[in-house]
Parts: sequence; C-alpha cells; structure tokens
Amino acid sequence: MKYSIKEISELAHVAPSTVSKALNGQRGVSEEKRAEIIKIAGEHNYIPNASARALSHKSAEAIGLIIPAGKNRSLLGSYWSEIIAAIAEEVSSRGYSLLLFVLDSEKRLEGLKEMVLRQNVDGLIIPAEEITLDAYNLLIDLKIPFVLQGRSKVCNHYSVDVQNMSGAAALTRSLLRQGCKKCACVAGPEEYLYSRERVEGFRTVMADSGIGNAPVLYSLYSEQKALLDIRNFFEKNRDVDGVFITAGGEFAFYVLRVLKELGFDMSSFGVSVFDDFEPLHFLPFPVTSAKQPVRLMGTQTAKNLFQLLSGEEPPSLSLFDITLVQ
Amino acid sequence: MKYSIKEISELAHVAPSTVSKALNGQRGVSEEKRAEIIKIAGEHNYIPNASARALSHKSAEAIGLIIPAGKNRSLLGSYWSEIIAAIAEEVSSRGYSLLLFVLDSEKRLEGLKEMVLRQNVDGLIIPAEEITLDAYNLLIDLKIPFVLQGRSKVCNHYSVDVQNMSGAAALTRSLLRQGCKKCACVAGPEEYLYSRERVEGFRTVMADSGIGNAPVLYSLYSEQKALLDIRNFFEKNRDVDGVFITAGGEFAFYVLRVLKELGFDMSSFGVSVFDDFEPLHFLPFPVTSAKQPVRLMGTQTAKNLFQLLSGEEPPSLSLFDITLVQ
DNA sequence: CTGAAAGCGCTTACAG
DNA sequence: CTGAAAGCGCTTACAG
Repeated sequence: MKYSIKEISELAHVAPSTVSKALNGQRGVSEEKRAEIIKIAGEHNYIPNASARALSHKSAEAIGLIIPAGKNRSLLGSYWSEIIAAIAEEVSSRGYSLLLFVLDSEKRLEGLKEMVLRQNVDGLIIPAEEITLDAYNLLIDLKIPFVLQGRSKVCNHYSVDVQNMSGAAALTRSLLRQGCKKCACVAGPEEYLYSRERVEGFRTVMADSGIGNAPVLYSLYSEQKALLDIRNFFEKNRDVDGVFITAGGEFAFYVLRVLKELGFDMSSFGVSVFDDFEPLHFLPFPVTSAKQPVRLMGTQTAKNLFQLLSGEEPPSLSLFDITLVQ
Repeated sequence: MKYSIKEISELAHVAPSTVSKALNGQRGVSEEKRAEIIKIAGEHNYIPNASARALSHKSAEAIGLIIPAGKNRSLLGSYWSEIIAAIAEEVSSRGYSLLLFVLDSEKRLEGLKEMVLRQNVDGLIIPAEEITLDAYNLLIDLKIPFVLQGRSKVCNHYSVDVQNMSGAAALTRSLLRQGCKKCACVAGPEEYLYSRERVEGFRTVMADSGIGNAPVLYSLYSEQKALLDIRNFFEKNRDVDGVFITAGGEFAFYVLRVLKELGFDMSSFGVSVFDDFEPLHFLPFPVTSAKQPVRLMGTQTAKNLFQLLSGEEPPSLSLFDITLVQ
C-alpha cells in the first residue's frame, strides 16, 4: 500500500508539515522526532508523490531529452545511444530524472511539441538538426531552458558540438595519404548542418590538393533510400578508389554493403568514417575513423543545461575535437 | 510567458472549470464557448501543467523504463537500444511519456529504487535480470504495475521473452552442420537466466550429438573483464574450432578480437551468435546469428503493461521465436 | 521546535 | 450550459 504524508504524520503523531521537514532534511525539527519520523516512513515504504512535490516546488526535477530515431532511423551503433547513456548518468547523479522523447522520421519536432511540453520538465536537450524556428520561438516564449546537441543553422543557441570541418579534413587527408587518387564523399542529409560542414571539410582538402570537384552524395539515413542513392552514386562513379563517409553507425555499413555488391575491390579502397564504431575495425580492409568524445559531449550538454537551470550562463558553444582511429 | 488555466479563464471570461472542460473535450460546454476558449488558449500557447494534471488525475500518464547500461555496459549495438525505440513509440502513441532510468553496473536496482519510485510513473518496465526479490516485494506492496523484459528466476511475473533454449540449440546445430568438431560456448553472466538457458540449449545439442562436456565460459559484459576471461579461456582451449556466443553487440566482438589476437584461423572457424547485429555479416568469415524480433518484443512489453494499467490481465508470458541469419 | 493554513495548477462532482 | 468549491499530496511562509 502507498502512504501519503498525512498518513505518515498520523502514525508519527505529528503534523504533515513536520514530516515534510524531517524527511527533507530541513531544520526546525528536533532530532528525536526526525529520527522517529524517518523510521516510520521507512517502515511503511513511504515515497512522496513526485507530482505533488513538483507542483509546490514549481520544478519537476526532470529534464527532457529528444532523440531522432524511430522506424527509419535506428539507434543502433549510433551516436545517440551513447549520448543517452552519458546524459542519463549526469542527470540521475543530480537526482533528476530523464524523460525520453523519440522522434519518428515523419513526425518531426512539430508533432511532439505538445507532448514534450505538456510533460513537466525543467529543461530540454534537443538535437540541433531537429529544431525549427517555430519550436525555437515557442521555447523562448515559454521560457523553457534548453540546449542543443550540435549547432543549428536555424537559431543561435547554447550548443555542444564536435569540430566537424577539421575532423572531416583530417579524415580526407588520411585517404590521400593512403594513396587514393579519386575520392568520393557520401554524406547524410544535406539539410543537417553537420553534414554540410563535413562535406565542406572534405572539399577544402580536395581543392587544396588540386582536385577540383570530387563527387559528393547527400542522402538520407533511412535504409531503403540510402541504399538506393548510394548504389546509383557508385554506379556513376566506378573509378572512385576511396570514400569519406560523413556518418557512422549503420549508415557506414550501407555504403560498404553497396561497394561490396558492386564488386569494388575493397583491399585497395580507402575508407574513412566520421564517428568511430568498433565493428568497423574488424573488417577485412583498413578503415580510418574519427572518434568523437561522445560521452564527454553528452555530459557537457547536461552540465550546460543544469547551469542554465541554476541561473548561470553556460558557454554558448562547447566544441570538442575528434581523435583519428586507424 | 507561461499561462495558467486561471489566466486563460480570465481572458475568456469564463470559469477555470469551463476552460478545463473545453480543452479536454468534455461535454457541458457550449460549442461557441469551446471554440472561443480553444482559440484563446492556442493564441497564448497555453499548456496545462502536467504535474497538476497528474495530481488530480492520480495518473502521471508516464511509464518508466529501466535499462542496464552505464559506464561498463554500452548501449551500443545492443538489444536495449532497439527496445528503447520500440517502447518509446508505443508509449508515445498512447499519449504517455517515457521516463528512462539507466542502471550503472555497480548501483543495481537498489540505488535506483528510490529514484525510480519517487518519480511519478503509472507503471514500470524492468529488465528481468535486474530485478531482486526486495525490489519485487516493494513493487507488489506499493501496487505499482510492472512487466519484465525477459524472465526472471527471482520472481514469477508478467514477462516478454525470446525462446532462449531452442534458439541456442538452432545456433549450435548450425555449428555442427558447418563441420565443427570441437565447439565452445562463451556466455554472458551466469546469474542471468537467459545466459543459463542459452548455455543449456548449447549443451543439450552437444550431448545429443555425443559430445560430453564441451567447454563453456561464463563471463561479464564489462570490456576489461570479458577480454581477460575470454583470453584465458581460449588459451586453455586451443583446439576449439567453433564458438557459440550467447550475446551479441559488442560482447561478440570481444570474443572475435581475442580469437584474432590469439591467431585462430577464422576462415575455418565456426561462429554463431545469439542476437543479430548487422556488422557481424561484414566480417571476412561467415557468422550465423539469431535475430530476435526485438521491436515486436518491445512493443509487446509496452502493450502488456498498458493492459495491466487498464485493469485487464495481460498474458503472463509472451514468447517470441528467433530467426536464423547467415 | 511545532503545526495550522495557504498555495501550487489542475479536475471533478455538485448545485444552480 | 456554467461556475463555486473541494480535493489531489506536497511545501513553505507564518504564528505560536
């Protein structure tokens, strides 16, 4: 059975307010009574009602995390699965809880807006690529604190991100160093800032080394669409001998699957991937990848949000470097 | 700015209770007023306070999902990342939200207990391998509805699980069919029922084919410990020519890494893994894996929990079959 | 130190 | 149809 504070107060022969103070470690209760109350509450498995607490506190002690996944975008092997773990850890270490909102590819932030907002959260963590101007304005209007995971081109707001351009440049240089003559780039959705930045890093290095217009493909993360696009792309670019893939996880494997199917000789093919993923290094050919300090980044995001909640001003941008993994 | 129902009611020149009825689609409001109220609420981005709502409803419209991950157990490529997505989808399609609790390897359910319980959730989804008798009794005492993901040996309760024994048997038979003469089994923690069941499936098939005591290793999922155990195991079992791994994701790759390091000739080595994981099929040698219908299982778990919440009696056990993937 | 009272923002009988 | 009132379970000034 579930007890309320009133019932506990009766069992302890004190007022509810005294129980509240005792259990919350506030002063104004004799140590004698406090001990007694704690004992009784423990014996009855008393657990304060979080909603009531939130209502009077005017704080739910909860933060909301939005992640892009759902039917067409797997969480598997992705950046987001590690982000979740990192943020969950930081959030729960502060006694807060974590509301998770998973975005379907169709129902973008729009559909979830109401849902997210009607759940009481003190703040939100939002993937930069998902925020829209409308959503941004709404959050600002409602004064709901939030931080972005990544940077957005839609709005300028507190962000935590990785050095996309220099990371992509390093990966591209690695392809050249391996002797690739004709490199291509397969990127995620063009509408995402990080896709574009990584492509730009690729292009810059290619241009610097005198290669005018290396082939670039922007695609989507949905398996079906990606496989189709990638196949078309490589059928038109049979002479490519190296590829820079701007996104890891399953997407990188889609590219590799197509290359294999089209009969490319992978033993003399350069592959570099933005985002590290252990299975990449078990392949029968070498892969260079960029490891983002994802855990640190997730933790930083949560920390920045908590700073915001406490009224302090967090850094407007926390930028992290990648590490090359061979 | 954030408006309360009282403020909206003043703007609309009606009583708060009328606003409530209008916005919640209840009868007892003229359609005229209802339209007017909805209009005003919309214009002011009115969003009802979830805590207040939960407090009077006596339902938070939220369910809690506990997952085992954290520092030493990655979410990457795991069963749990898909479970999260499936459950999130089902939960949000019902207008509920999802509280996520990530368990560190040290602080098992115990530490989280208070945390989980003081957040208002209508029900919980708990990994079978994490539940303890104490936690079980507490939940029963507090009448908090919950379902288990997997079966537990600690308690008999509503569960959703995969056919562990027959799946393991199929994978083992596949090794034999490939011509393996000396098969070993590398399993996850012995304390987990599914580890034991899968080992049992392995042993049964081995025994049936006249092989007395095939080597079996139980280890942990933490990278460090696993690598150590696995190395020791195979150093002592140099003559093994096939392995059945009871868990997919990164754990399977630990095994493969060690085999590679120890110089086993993988081209003539049989590998079968319980749990499918796309990267497994890009390896330079064939791997047989068992694909669990993880999405369906997650959805079923959520559905069973909602049945429980609505006062119905869900199946005490929903069992799913694996599919062999070559 | 102790407790009665008001308030947090909703919802839901209940009366008019 | 409409609204005043009580209640959900806490917390927090405020008196005593």
